[in-house]
Amino acid sequence: MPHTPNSGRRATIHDVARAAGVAASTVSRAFSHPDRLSPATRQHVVETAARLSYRPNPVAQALPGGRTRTLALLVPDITNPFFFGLIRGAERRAADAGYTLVLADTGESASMESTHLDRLAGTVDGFVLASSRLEAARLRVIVESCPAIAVNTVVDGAPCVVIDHDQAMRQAAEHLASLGHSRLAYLAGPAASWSDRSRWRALAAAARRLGLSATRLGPFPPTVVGGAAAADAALIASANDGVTGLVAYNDLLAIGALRRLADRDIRVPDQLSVVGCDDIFGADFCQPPLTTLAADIEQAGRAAVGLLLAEIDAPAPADSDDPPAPERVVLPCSLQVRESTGPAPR
Amino acid sequence: MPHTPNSGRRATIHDVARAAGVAASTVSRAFSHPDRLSPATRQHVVETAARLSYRPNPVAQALPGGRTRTLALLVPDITNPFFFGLIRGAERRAADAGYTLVLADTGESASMESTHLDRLAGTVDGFVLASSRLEAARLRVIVESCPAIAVNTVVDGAPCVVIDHDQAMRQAAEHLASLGHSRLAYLAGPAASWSDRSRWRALAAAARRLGLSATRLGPFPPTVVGGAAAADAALIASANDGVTGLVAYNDLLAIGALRRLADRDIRVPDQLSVVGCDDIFGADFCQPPLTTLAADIEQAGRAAVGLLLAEIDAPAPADSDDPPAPERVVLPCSLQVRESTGPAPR
DNA sequence: ATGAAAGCGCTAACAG
DNA sequence: CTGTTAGCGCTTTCAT
Repeated sequence: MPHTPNSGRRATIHDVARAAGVAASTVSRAFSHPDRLSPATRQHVVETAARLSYRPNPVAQALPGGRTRTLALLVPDITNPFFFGLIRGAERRAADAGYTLVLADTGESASMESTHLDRLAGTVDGFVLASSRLEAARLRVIVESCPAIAVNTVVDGAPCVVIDHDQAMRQAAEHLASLGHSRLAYLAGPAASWSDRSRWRALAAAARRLGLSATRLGPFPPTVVGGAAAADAALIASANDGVTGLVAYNDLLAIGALRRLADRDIRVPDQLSVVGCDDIFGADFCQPPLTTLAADIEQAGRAAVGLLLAEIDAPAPADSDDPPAPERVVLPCSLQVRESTGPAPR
Repeated sequence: MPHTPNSGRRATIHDVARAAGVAASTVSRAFSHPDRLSPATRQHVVETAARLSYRPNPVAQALPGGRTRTLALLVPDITNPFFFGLIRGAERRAADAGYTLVLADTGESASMESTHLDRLAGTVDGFVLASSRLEAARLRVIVESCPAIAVNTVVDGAPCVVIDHDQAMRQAAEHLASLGHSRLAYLAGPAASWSDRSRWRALAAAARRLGLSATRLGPFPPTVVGGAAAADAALIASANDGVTGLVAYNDLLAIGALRRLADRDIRVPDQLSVVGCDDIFGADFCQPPLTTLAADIEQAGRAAVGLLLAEIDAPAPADSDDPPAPERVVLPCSLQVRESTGPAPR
């Protein structure tokens, strides 16, 4: 006994069609192409649908067109407050466009990132890869084979959104230089991270221009506990090489270092100045409040989803005839001065 | 020209079937019911599939069975660090079971929560509703009409996971009483929140048993900025009624209050003691470090998804004949003593 | 402007 | 064991 209506299940397009005395395709059009229907029938269908509280089945809609209206956001560590804003911005932008956002935590590992990519490939229309731990070559392949936008990673020839580390690190270096610091150390984060390489390069360049020395310590896990080891390493560098200014890969590391320094009775900023990166939740109320590099990361999330939607809707660039310059969104980032930096000790 | 193979598109089950010289259903079985196939053909099919790098299309798989293997997690505020652990736990548990997790931010609003619920209803197999802002009646209807598990909200007759506020608040009250505090104030959070009502009720009861007074201030937005107003209200209560001990709805509020009190040169804990709730990121390094009520929220996320999966796989309780006692997971919660509490001023 | 019919890719009886 | 045959709910030509 097929087609038993009203049997508790959700109304389908056929139930509506029967109730309204029209064809299923007409019901379909009433929703997806309202203009191709006479106002009369359209209204009739819509009313009938409402009466049966009909809701199109998204899965069935996705099958013919191959579009699920779902996007995936991959982050290395959901627990890092840095990603909150990113997640929220991406989610909002996606929701505004009628898309659903799937969130995946890759646990700072390239292999877990690959696994998620594979698992979700058939389910989502595109990816936002935040701070990817994938190597550049692999990333390029992915970005070429499916709609994907990288955040905080530059991918040649593909749109992406990045934070302007050069600008930011220059500000940090100038700030420290103006306070009389001449020997800097960078507390490095994950080697696989583009941000880490980019920040270090930018800091080193800025330091050189200002005639400061800069050495690289680490890498350390980009977490609060990683900060303890980083602080100890910094203390050695301070004793041996006269380092007085620290710039950390991120705020988690900086906050962890601050705590370790306090535990070891090192006064910040009197003996050592420290600059963080990201301006995460907590950076303004740790002890002392952290001087850090701040960007509007929520906007990064919005921008990434925006680029992704554009790529999805764009007619795939069949010919290399008209290579539309891949958009690269560069977000400004600036120094937020608080109390973890001060005049260099003499 | 239908069925053109190898034309760039992903291989389908039919491509594999043709290449392997078997029926499509055999290919299907090779993956979903390997035991119903002769080892020989199974291996042959699997190899052919691998050669064509065939991957079953999850959308197509979902259509016949109506199962998408996707779950949704709704939270009032992604930005609240309290939810990090919840999100991560839920995501992990879901991934372990081969499910995908969709995250939605409801912006602390019941209507946005409803909207998301509607939008996702056809797409996911079930919901985890964290700290729902929906009213009890509406929540009950939802929980009855589709697989859904509430976290931090009790729903009569349905499984849910909650934190043991009674135990926690008793510990907080005893701690404060032992330090000589006799007048307490509760800094309330959102009125629509079950947690808020539950925490206040538990605190009031515990205070009564110990012979302390407890008054309720607020409600305040459960955010750091909300904490400023809360602190001011507390100051009035302190001056007028001799309140010396504060218990906040959550750590965000408590941290905000701490900052406001510092700005107004009120010494914590010398003049006022404050207890938070949740033990979020930052509670251990704010100034002074916050005494707070801590639960393993990541486990709450895992438990919620676990219950949800059980409900999804369970044969719907058609008859009320055998009403399986709905499981209620109650997570222990205990006081984490730090430096924001101390002896009552005399 | 509307209806009929052919799938989208996969699963699940039902035969053999 | 394996092939055949229907769909799952919706979209989309192609006719009319």
